[in-house]
Amino acid sequence: MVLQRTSDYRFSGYQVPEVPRACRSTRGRGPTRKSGQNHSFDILASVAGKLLEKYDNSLHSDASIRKNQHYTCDDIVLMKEVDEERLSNEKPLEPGNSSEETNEKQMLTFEINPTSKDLSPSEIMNYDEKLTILDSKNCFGDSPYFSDTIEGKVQGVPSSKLDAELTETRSSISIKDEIITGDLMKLEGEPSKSAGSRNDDAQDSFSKDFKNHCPFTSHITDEQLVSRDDYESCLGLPMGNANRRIKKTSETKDWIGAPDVKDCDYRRTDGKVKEVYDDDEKTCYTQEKCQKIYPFKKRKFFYHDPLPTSNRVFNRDDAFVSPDKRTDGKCYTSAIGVSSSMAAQQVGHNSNECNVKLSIKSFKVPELFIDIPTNATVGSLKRTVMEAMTSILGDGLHVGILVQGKKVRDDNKTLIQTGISQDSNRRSTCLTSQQGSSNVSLRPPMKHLNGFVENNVSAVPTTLSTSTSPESKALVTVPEFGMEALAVVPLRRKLGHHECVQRRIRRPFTVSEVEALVRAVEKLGTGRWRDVKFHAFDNAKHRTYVDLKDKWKTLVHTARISPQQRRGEPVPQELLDRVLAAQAYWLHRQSKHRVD
DNA sequence: GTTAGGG
DNA sequence: CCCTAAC
Repeated sequence: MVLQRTSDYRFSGYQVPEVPRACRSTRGRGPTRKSGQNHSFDILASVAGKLLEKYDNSLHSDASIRKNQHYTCDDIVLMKEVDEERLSNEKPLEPGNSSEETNEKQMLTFEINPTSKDLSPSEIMNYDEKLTILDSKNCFGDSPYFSDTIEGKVQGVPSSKLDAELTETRSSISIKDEIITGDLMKLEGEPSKSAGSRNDDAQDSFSKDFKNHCPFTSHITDEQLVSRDDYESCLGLPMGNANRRIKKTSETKDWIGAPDVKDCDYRRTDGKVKEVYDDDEKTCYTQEKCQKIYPFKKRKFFYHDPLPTSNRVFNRDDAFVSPDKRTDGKCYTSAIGVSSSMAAQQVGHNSNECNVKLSIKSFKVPELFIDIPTNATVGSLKRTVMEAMTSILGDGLHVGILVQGKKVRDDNKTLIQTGISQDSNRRSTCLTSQQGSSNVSLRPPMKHLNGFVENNVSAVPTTLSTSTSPESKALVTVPEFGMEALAVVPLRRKLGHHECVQRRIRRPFTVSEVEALVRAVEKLGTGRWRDVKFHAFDNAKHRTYVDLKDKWKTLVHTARISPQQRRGEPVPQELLDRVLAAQAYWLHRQSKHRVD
């Protein structure tokens, strides 16, 4: 069979396999598909084996792991600690920057454990609950420097570098125990909650049918498709039922990064995993996507239409850690001041409202202050915090509120009712009201409103401090936000950066990824990007189905132009031929179905 | 939330 | 990659 690199490939001798209508998508503008459809996992499974090989053979070289600073599920346990010094001094991460470094300290050993046990990610990881403590000495004030707290380091960083600093902001995660045993990923043959539901015998048979009938793909074996020893590619593909034993070889330290734990089903098996601060035995489960942390993704702010309130409240009653619990005795701050220019942006002042000012202090949220009326509800507070955090960390966050260790379950209660903004007569300072509104007296500094912002990595303990102590100068300088109850003002806006949304890092598809994409499209068609995503890139959080669709588009284009016109990493002609074949095939099918 | 398609 | 209309 001669491949024709044209789009009007004729399918003579090409027996079009019948696609069960049940396999058609019901979403979007594409063809419809009944719910409950399942897909096969053969692609995933085959790659999983290779991934295991990869790990077996090269885990002791972490260069690949740090490639593009992309962390996934496995990185949770594979990732090394980043030493504090490097973190503090490191320049803002750039694609590929410092990715080639190897650090002896960061080495983790990795073994295959023949016994299958599950371990929850949150149990493997011990979320670092070291909260940063407001430190008056480091609270901006007139200083042109923002106090930059990263993993226990207080670094003076020129405010002009704020943007860059954002990219360094991390939540911290620690692995406490020496040995963690359990499944890293659970996959093949066992439909996961996200992808597994799409498994479908009919689709499988169709897939085989397609392979059998498609002259361009029938000779392609799974092995070939996964033969690339490319970590990036592997990231996107679930692994088999490998059970591994991870042993940290270095002393437990905090490390930062953005491990991706979604879909990793871990269970505690031996009780060896302990909380870093061991404040309680409760676990905060995680979800969502690693890229929420890195590459740092900033989203637009939503000044209306708040995100749905999460009903989840995480059971961590002792999130706040006083300064003396810090291992080095230093004080830290992560509450970031608001420049005076910010005041100019404040609008709409309602003298009838008492506001309580909140800032997140457990980790650096440089441009975030929250101003919310005391008669606002807990739910609105959660939404506000979540929106704010979402704008910085990306979505997938969840916010819970604790007041003095007690969970606030009723989202309908007001802040006053929950005690968040009471104690007006303590030594608190009147922070608000520069325009004569009722001075809001807030609680003493140590009476914190603790909250959590959960992302995929960990339930990052977040202290929403209503502190009005002298240390909280930064807060004091925050003018009233007026009646925009849910106003969250990003500092960046006031710094003249009108571009609040940072473009994602460009991550060219590797050949391996292209292979996986081609294979998935051959199997599923060109109008089912969500399914393609689930099948071939389920764990590649940085590849959305839109990305895959776009990549397919460019692949088709690339295949149609002359090799001389092509740029970037060359895609094997064989793959491009398959692209054209599959594209033509599926277009042909679609048009045929339209006629039918 | 997905898909399709322009930018 | 981004954006967004259309679904």
